[in-house]
Amino acid sequence: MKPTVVEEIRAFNRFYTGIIGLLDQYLLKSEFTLPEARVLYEIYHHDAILAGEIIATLNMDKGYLSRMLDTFDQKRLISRNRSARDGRSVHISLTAKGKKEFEKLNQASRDQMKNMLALLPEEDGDKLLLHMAAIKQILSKTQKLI
Amino acid sequence: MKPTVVEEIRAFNRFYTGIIGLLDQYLLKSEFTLPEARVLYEIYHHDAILAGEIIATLNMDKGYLSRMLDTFDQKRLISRNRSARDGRSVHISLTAKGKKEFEKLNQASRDQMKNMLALLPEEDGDKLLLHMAAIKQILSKTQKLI
DNA sequence: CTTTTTTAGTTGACTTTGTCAACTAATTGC
DNA sequence: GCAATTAGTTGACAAAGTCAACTAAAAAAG
Repeated sequence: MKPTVVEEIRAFNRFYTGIIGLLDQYLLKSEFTLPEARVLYEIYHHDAILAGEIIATLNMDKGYLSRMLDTFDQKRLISRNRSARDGRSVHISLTAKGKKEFEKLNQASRDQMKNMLALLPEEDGDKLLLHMAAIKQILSKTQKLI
Repeated sequence: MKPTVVEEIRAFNRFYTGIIGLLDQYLLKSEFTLPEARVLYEIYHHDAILAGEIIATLNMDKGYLSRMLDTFDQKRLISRNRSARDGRSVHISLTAKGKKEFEKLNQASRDQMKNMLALLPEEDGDKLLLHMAAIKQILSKTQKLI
């Protein structure tokens, strides 16, 4: 692989780290921290998800998650249920309150992105989409192998 | 802007957050933490950079940076010099030792990327490059406006 | 079976990362 | 020359992440 390719991809990573940082920064004036938001996202989209699945998906420390779930529990955002099939595992679901709060957060994030995209000509959005899809497709092949 | 565009871009952000996380994770078994590496990068590429420039570029708290520079100083990785033109500002440079250590870190990061790309067919690297350049170009327009 | 080993999650102790506000010293604007 | 601003430092603290020891359950080995 040509050195330029390596360098350019690293440059893109730095650039995109900045973009994501900006987006996160403004979003997370909310009542949730960034990792909290990511965990809520996973639970919302996979009802009765196992703690271990969140850990694997988000590459997260299990102790850290366990404590985060405690605080969600205290706030009545989630319910935890021992698996009937495997008494070591815990299924996690959002309560009605948890769903509502996540949806609020999610909408704020969506609005933010919409505002950002509104600064661009319409066709740029579509272009972004295509380029991102292509990158995602290529990198998916490597992801498990890094 | 179509809702799909918004959702897809957010999906890409989640995906790419994961990629960057993986890369960082394996790289930073080094002696530097991630923000330290980013700061060293800036100093390496902009000799005699001002603290304020690093703060602006990396969107970083000045207190946090100030302390980080202290530890670099203790390790003799950088030198700090008051600006002659503005006695409040400090110019930061890498010492020979600092350059050497950064280069080591940089090479490790480069190697990691090379290994990752080696998993892909040659043409995928070039494709990635093009898509990334396009995204960078489009998003650069918005960056200051988020 | 029942003993060992592995696995899922919890808990404790700690480090790193990041934030905020008060402060010092220098500079700029009036 | 004085008030307001600015660059960076310091103190105090909160958020994020790591690591290892531990508990309880399940799976594997005998």
